[in-house]
Amino acid sequence: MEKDYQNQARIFKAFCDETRLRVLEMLRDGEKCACKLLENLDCGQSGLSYHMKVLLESGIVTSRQEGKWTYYRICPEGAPAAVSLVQELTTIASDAIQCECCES
Amino acid sequence: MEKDYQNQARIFKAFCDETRLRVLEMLRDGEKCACKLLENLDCGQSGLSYHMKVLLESGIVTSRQEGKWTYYRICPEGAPAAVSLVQELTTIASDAIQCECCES
DNA sequence: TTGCCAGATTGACAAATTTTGATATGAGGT
DNA sequence: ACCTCATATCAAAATTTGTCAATCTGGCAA
Repeated sequence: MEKDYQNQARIFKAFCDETRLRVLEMLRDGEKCACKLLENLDCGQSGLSYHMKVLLESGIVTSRQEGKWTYYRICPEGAPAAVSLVQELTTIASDAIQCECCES
Repeated sequence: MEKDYQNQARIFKAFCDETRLRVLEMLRDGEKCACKLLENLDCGQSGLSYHMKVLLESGIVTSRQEGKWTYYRICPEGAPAAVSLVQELTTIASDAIQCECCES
């Protein structure tokens, strides 16, 4: 079973850009449509669209169409999954041992 | 109080690259020296050095010198801090409301 | 159908990140 | 002091990301 590093990396890309962090901050207050997000950001329409795509691909955010509007919100499944993943990635194994490769 | 988005982003850069994810995976099993890490990676010595710097700057990893060797391990303070941060960044506010900007 | 509006997509460019190879630094050992 | 080994640093090239402007698409209403 090969680990899918690219896939894990994709999740965290969500948090690696100022615009996306600002979007997440806004979405914490509830679902927002693209135009509302755009109002409070310093980027163009296509720029927002690009960042929302990255957020969707990370699984941290989901979207929903309503007529010609798109509403975004923090994904109730993806977000906790990301939390567990960082936890997993940074938890030291209980049977962790010292590196013994460079004895003098 | 301006949010330090760049600082938050720097933390998650640690998880956005395959080589760094591999390193973290190895460090979960305990402290390792650079040469040991290098053995199991597909990158050059200077490349590893670069990635370790990114990991150190994220606060997820710390290092220690011993003679001419450098030992790396998951940082017992930084790692849980990252977990809390993702949690914080993705938790929907209790008083979250629907976006009311696009009523038809 | 036509026209308009919200967003998505595309392509060109700029900026940031990653890789690579060469060189520098600094700890030991002789 | 000199040599060697482990790792860091630097600079150039390669790759990836992000931005911007223009264009496309799909929903709605007239």
